[in-house]
Amino acid sequence: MTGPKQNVGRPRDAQIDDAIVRATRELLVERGYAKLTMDAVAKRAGIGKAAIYRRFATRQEMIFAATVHGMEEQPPPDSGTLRGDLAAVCRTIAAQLGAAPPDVLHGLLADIHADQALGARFTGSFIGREQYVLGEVLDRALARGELAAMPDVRVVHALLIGPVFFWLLILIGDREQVAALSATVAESVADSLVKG
Amino acid sequence: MTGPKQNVGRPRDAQIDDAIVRATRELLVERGYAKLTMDAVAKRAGIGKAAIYRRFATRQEMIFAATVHGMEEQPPPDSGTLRGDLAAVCRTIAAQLGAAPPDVLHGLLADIHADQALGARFTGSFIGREQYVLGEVLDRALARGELAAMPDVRVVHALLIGPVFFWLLILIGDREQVAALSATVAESVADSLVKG
DNA sequence: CTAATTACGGAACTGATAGTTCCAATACTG
DNA sequence: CAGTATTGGAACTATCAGTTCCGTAATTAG
Repeated sequence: MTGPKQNVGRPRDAQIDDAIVRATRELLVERGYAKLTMDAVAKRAGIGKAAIYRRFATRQEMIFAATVHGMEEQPPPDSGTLRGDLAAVCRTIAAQLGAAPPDVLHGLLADIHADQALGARFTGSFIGREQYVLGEVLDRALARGELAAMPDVRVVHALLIGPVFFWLLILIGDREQVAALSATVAESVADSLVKG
Repeated sequence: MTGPKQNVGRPRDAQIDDAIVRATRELLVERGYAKLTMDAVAKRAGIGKAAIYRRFATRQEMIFAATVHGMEEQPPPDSGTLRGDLAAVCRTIAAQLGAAPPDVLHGLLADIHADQALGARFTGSFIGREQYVLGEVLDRALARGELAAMPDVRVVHALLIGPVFFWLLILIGDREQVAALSATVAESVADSLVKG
């Protein structure tokens, strides 16, 4: 980020940052990912396009910031069982995923994986955070004696979140059923892990 | 498809159909989904752009045809157990998914879900086929007496394929580990289903 | 054989849109 | 005040999907 010198010149208007994020989110829902144009965001936000490009290098960066930003997932409160903790994590992530229309999620993922650097940032921040949370949950289970050894967190991640992800993004299944699916998955994964 | 009258005029050159598909697949691997241009496909195939648009209405249709086409998945040979059959289905689909670079899969999915009609065709042909195959496998298990009742095929689909999908597309995990993951998932799902 | 019809490569064209550049005005630091 | 970075707005460039037109070639109907 070779930006301008700090503390010199006119400061950026923080309201504009907000307006860009809000306009982007609104238009993503209203028009869909593919039909979101930079001109439309600028117009909706009541600003010039230059103000956007002073903050984000590309359209992809802008959308990334407007959607994935501020997702600081926390480990769930200790439910007393691995199954309960896994279900809580699963529900939280399912709710986040379910909040956006499928076409937005697919568009975002496509843009993220079309760019090496953006992909690395996504993996490091979002995916890494989820795996940290899962690691905490698994540590608790180890401390309780539910587990004999620490499993591969990435595998647990895939087993737990994969089905929900697939349900929401590929099967486009009922959103109401996601809670039930989360419970089913958590039970299945917990059984599988405890068994060995 | 209100095409031209059949049996009149110069027939289409079947070699061109091939050349388009081949050029598209090559360029997807070489340049990635986002950087695939119609001009590049035409040039690589040694044809004019008009010949492409006489066959496909849009870039999305062309890529869809060049990638998803001819995926006539068959039910696996009866392995004697639900677990074995599920593992076979899972391995087959994992191999298909793993054959394309992640950015191509994400780009394709984004385009598919950006268009209502294309999404319906994808669900009907590809997803529907996978669920038909799973239905056969579950029928066998019912006939064997492994299962007491027919489960929701869509849920089984999500539980089985979701983790592999997530592993390959989101976690970008090792491709060698996919076989092991398939076995783990199949076992976990089979246990879960047999249990009730 | 002739007429009608469609396909062919190639090139020119249109329209949409990401990203850039310039402007005059404004807000901040020192 | 001098210097710098901001603002909205508008004009601009470059890329690319999709269209149109050309002269030519291949096929069927009569």
